[in-house]
Amino acid sequence: MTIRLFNSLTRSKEEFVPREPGKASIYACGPTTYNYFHLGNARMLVVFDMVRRYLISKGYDVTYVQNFTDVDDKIIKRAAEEGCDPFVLARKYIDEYFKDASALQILPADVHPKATEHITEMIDIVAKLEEKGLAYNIDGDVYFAVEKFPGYGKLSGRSLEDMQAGARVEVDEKKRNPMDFALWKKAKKGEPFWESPWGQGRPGWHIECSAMALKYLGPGFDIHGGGGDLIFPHHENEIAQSEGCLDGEPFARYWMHNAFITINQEKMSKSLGNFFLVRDVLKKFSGNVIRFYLLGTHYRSPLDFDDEKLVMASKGLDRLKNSVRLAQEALAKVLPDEEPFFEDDLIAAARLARKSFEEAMDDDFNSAQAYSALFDLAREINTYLTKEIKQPFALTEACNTLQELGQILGFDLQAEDEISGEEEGKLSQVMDLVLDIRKNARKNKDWATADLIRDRMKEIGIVIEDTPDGVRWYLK
RNA sequence: GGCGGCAUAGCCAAGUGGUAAGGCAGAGGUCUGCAAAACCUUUAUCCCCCAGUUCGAAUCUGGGUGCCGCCUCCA
Repeated sequence: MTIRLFNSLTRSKEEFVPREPGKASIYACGPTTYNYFHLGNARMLVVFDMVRRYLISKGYDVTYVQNFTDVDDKIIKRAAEEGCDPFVLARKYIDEYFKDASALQILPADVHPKATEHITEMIDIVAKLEEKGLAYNIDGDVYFAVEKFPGYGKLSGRSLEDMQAGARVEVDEKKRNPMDFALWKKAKKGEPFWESPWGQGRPGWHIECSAMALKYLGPGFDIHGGGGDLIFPHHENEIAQSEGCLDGEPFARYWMHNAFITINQEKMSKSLGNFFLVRDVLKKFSGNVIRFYLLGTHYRSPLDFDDEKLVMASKGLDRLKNSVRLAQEALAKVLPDEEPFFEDDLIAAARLARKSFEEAMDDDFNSAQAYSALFDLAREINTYLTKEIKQPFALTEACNTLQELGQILGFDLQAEDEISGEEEGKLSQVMDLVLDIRKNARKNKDWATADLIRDRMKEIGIVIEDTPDGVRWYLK
């Protein structure tokens, strides 16, 4: 089965044919590190992490590159406000990035290049563009001449005339064309700078991605991803710069852009100030839940945010996890059968789930639709568990399939198990005691005590459930 | 002004020509001391409105209405 994905460049779904068979190269525009990342950033990160995981699950040898913009106006400004060194500030938020990313089950990229570590490569590109007449230096500022690049506007679907007609930008008198953009910025007083052929300065924003993508993935790499607001000007400019110095080769083959998260139907953004930091949302909901919420909508559809949506996501995820837990509980009670297994409905259901899941994901990474395969399988497992005859083999197969498919989307469906080792042993002993006391209470029909124990334990995060076969407990 | 997107049940959300996935919530039932979990049944004669194309449209075309995004830093 081949993957079809929506290419922003052609505005249509295309079959994914990688540059090299069996391999996939992805470059994702990561965050500018001047703060903890917010839910909007999280959506982009989770979406491309999901794309990466799915490609890996399909057998591709994936190289995933995600940059950190660690020098730019906002970082400098923020550092000045806090009275610290911009590099120290950027470094701090890069470290913090990995904490939140890990909570959201976002795997580290194969390469996490930083802009400040690729100044030489950027200077090389700017120099080459200048040499080719696509860039010009004015008093230490180097601009890209958009008129000299015929394909300018092909990604965002607009012509230079359109853009100038609607330009709200304050025209920089130095530019030859108002749409020309900075490749290299002359250093201002107190700002960090590097030596260059044009004097002391720092790179423009767009050039870093060109330099790093070309360095680690080379021309014509497979997928370039990012948030939809990067289409213009950032990605448009990346294409211009990169292809401007590439002699006819394409920069990236497929462009993928995720839609935004909105708050009350309005875009969540740093400039509007209506953003939620992942760090804060994690205080109320687990990373797994946030991720489940984020992937519950197709990546190209807008996604509105409020706590209620996370509560819904949390309950849905619980359903999946309950199913895995119940299956494992049942498996623990029966001995593995030594009889040869036979085809039964559950085995068929597991196969069907895998197939439906793959069909959904092959179609432009439709994770929302893939969810239904997960839920369908969970129901099949649960129903199977109510039956008299249970094949351990079938149950194992179905449970493994459910967990495996969940894992492809980055969900850990294994029950929470934060306590380990020695402490777990102690907890078990305490629980044995507590449940023993409760059992006695129930025996004496002392429902008040029995219910009090159950309620209080639930508040602590330990769920107690009575079943016909006895009591069960688990951490939540 | 230019370019683009979206509108599906109480809520969330798939589906892009063949007669409405899935989740949450709700209702009834089974189980239970009660609960929880789970299971079974049930919940959109209809997909913003109006025309049109078609044997057939939520899905295509045209026209409305509403909402949103990009065109400036933003995932």
